Amino acid sequence: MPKLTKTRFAPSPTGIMHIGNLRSALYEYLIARSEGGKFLLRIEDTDRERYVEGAVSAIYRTLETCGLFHDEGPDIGGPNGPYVQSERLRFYRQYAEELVRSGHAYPCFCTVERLSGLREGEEGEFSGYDRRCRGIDPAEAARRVEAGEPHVIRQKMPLDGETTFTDAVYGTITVQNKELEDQILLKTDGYPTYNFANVIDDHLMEVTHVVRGSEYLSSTPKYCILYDALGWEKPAFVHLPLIVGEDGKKLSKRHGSTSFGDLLKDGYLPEAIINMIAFLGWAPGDDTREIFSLAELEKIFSVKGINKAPAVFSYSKLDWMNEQYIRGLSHDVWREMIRKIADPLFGDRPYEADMLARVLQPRVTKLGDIGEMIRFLTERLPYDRELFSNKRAKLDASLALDILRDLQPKLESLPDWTEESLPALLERTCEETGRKKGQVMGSLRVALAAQQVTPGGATETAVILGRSESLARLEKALAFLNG
RNA sequence: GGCCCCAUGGUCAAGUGGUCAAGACGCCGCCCUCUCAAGGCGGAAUCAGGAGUUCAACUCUCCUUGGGGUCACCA
Repeated sequence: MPKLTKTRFAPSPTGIMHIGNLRSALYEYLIARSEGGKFLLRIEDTDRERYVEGAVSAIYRTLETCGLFHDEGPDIGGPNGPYVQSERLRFYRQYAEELVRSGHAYPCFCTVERLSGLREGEEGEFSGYDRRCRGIDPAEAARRVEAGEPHVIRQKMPLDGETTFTDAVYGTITVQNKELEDQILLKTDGYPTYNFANVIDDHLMEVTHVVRGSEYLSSTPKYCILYDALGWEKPAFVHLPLIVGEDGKKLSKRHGSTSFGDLLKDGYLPEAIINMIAFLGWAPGDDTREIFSLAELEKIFSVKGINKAPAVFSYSKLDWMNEQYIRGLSHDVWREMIRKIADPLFGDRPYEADMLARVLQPRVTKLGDIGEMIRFLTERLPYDRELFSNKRAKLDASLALDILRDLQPKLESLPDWTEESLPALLERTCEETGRKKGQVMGSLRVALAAQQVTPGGATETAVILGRSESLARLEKALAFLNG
């Protein structure tokens, strides 16, 4: 009777969603889905000082954009709510009191001033709280608490022995109990610390797999002791390798440029971002493919494929992934994306969106690049004689002038301006004049674009611009070359 | 610094005692080609070092080195 797998994403609303957060959410989601289990969302808002307005809605928005739908959460409810920690204070207080009663925790009356002094005093040697209040007689402590003296509740760690737990990724880990600090469970303001709220909620919400970044690996023994003190069964621990930046340092909110929102703004598709981070620290093993939809990942994901070493986030790989997704878009969807970006740039001037989309699809890396890529279409750039020279085609400005002079009347009298008629005319011209395609097509392309490198060729450019703008540009090019 | 974790090309990685050590990104070259892409083909590039164990180590053990994480009334 294996228990139904249940994972949770438990972000704190203290800032933007960065890649590390999203990766945790993704793996938590995938572990649940791959085992037919549940995925829940819990908001950990126990830090009232770092709370950021709007952070919660950003969390919802991000999960939805990525398709990581949860089965339980503050917005949709569930059997083990509430799903916001600030609404669960009574639970934390209840269990904290129980722990004090059973001798696994104690009130501490030390001031923050004393604690910071403690930290400065014993450099390196003794780390953490010196356990001064641990020795206070319980009855005496209870009296002081009763009298309203400010205090926190601390966990009473075993002074000797060792604690061992098994992580699904990192294996068996053992630490000496004397290394463990008497950590704070309940703060002076009555709010729990993450360390405490997590254990309580994961148990109460029946979370079976605690999935989180490996930065929590070293505090996991403390949680284990807490589970034991409460007499609760421990969940499976799945610690994820960190995602680090090019500098090898943990990717954090401070890195700034690595938030999900920023990547979207740059023009990366959510699907590509998801695919990318799925492969940071995980690989399918038996499949060399790397492009997987979320639905496919749900089927093949396995904790067995999770690596231990930190993974460097590579933008060039993300670029490639994004290109793959863009190329895989249906023409209609892609054309509408292009429209949204190009319409405002072209303004009143007409353009052939269909052709523009076709030309751009194999060339765009990220949506944010498009504006610059099509600037030569949305505005007329100045000419330069050098633009017309091409060594390979044996083309130079004066030859281009001859070619364009010959082409102008032919183009003007072309009955229709299409992707069939234009190349037909140009090829005919090549045959008649004995000139190479590179010379004829190249000349026209540069005349229309006023730019040496363009996405698409002469006919594509002409079609996108339309007859009137194309002929106007040709006129300008001739005037320039003549002058 | 104490404690914990990690270590295959520049990056992501497959591998689990016997392989010519997959694949992908990036890079280089060739083909295609009106430019640039896309596409096709090919190439360079990796088991951090040292001791063991073994007939045999990328695979197991230990040490060294390197990297990371953590030591808050933050999560």
